Amino acid sequence: MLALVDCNNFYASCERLFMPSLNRKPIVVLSNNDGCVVARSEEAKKLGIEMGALAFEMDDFFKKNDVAVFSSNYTLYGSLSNRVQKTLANFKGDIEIYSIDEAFFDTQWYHDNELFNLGVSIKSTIFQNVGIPVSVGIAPTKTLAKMANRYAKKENREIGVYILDTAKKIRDVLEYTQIGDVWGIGSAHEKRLLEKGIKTASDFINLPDDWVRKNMSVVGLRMLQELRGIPCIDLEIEPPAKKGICTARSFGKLLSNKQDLEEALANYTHSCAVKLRNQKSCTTLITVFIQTNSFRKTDKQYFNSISIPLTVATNASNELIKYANWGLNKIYRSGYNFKKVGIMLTNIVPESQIQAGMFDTINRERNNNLMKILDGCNKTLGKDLVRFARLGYNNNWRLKQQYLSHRYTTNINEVLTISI
DNA sequence: TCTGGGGTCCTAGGACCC
DNA sequence: TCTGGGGTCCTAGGACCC
Repeated sequence: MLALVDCNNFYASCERLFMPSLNRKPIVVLSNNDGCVVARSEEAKKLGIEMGALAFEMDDFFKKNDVAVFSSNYTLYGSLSNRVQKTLANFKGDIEIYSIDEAFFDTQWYHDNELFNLGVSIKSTIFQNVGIPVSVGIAPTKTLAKMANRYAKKENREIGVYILDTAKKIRDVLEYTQIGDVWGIGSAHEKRLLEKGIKTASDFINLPDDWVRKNMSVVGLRMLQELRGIPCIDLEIEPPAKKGICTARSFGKLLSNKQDLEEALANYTHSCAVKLRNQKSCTTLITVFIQTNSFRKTDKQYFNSISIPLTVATNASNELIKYANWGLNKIYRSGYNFKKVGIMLTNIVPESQIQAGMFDTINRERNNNLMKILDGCNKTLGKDLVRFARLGYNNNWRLKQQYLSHRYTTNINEVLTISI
């Protein structure tokens, strides 16, 4: 059996943790640039606030209903996510970190009659140690564990643990779950299945295999098997190295000045390079792209991208920034209001397998040592202490984060203060 | 009129996830 | 004024090979 441990309204719960006055109050967390709603507390959901609702349209509603509004604070959420994972890791059994707020857990070390207590214990230990509420779903496959978890959240909230350990319980939950709420069914498949009269997961598992294969590919077929209780998706204990790394952000305001774009791109490139070095990989293909705001119909529109193949794979920030900047200069045009710049690193290879270039003029050993020292300093002395000049200080491209909370757990200047 | 057959590799696009 | 960001997997179709 597999357990899915999922944090309840994770971002909202993180914000609430350091502001207990917000207990039982509606909370929303906004996307980058405070654009739209990406997370809601239960109270906010009850007020009818939709996922993706535009923040500027909701302003009055938020004020009227005393809704606490936050900008996304990924430093805080990432840090609390780590604490949740560490607490879960203290239980005996393999873990797959599935996302910032979810993990699968292999329960093979526990007897069937211990599973309920296990679920309750996971839930209460995480709450005790970290303060984040979670729900636990336990079932024979990942897809069913997802479903069990959802059921625990919706229908069994007080306990927050649900186990699909009998054929009858599985049947009932399959009937309970609308087809669009099945893990792996997105809007496109939902539409097609509804047209065919398939309303619930229970309807779905009775479809013929070849129809599913034909219309939903092997992905659909796997889903079908998983829902029938046959595991097809393995637990991934070691996260595989990423095949592509991308950083792209909309700016806090529109920019037309090339220097601003260059500074933003240098920062995104450096951030990609750090991720690359963390997973001990190098890239051989850089793609840089820029775009205007396509929502502004009155603006002149421009989108362009350029791919730059490298003869020798690298993960050095300074080198990548140089190439990226060259690419940006190729595709930049003056006279446009730019909304976003981004960089993608693909054709990723392990650090240990790079091929030397015959005409390579870069002193790679020296550069690698420089990166090691830079990463080491930034890790021990705080993020971004040692910087490249190119990363700049103009910051015109920075995100709009009007409602940002403190980085309570990672920055000594922002820890919670209590007056007694 | 009629245009082989069987592979591989790459890319773009679509589907999905949180 | 305002519309998120970062990933994965699969398939079809074109290019290219002998």
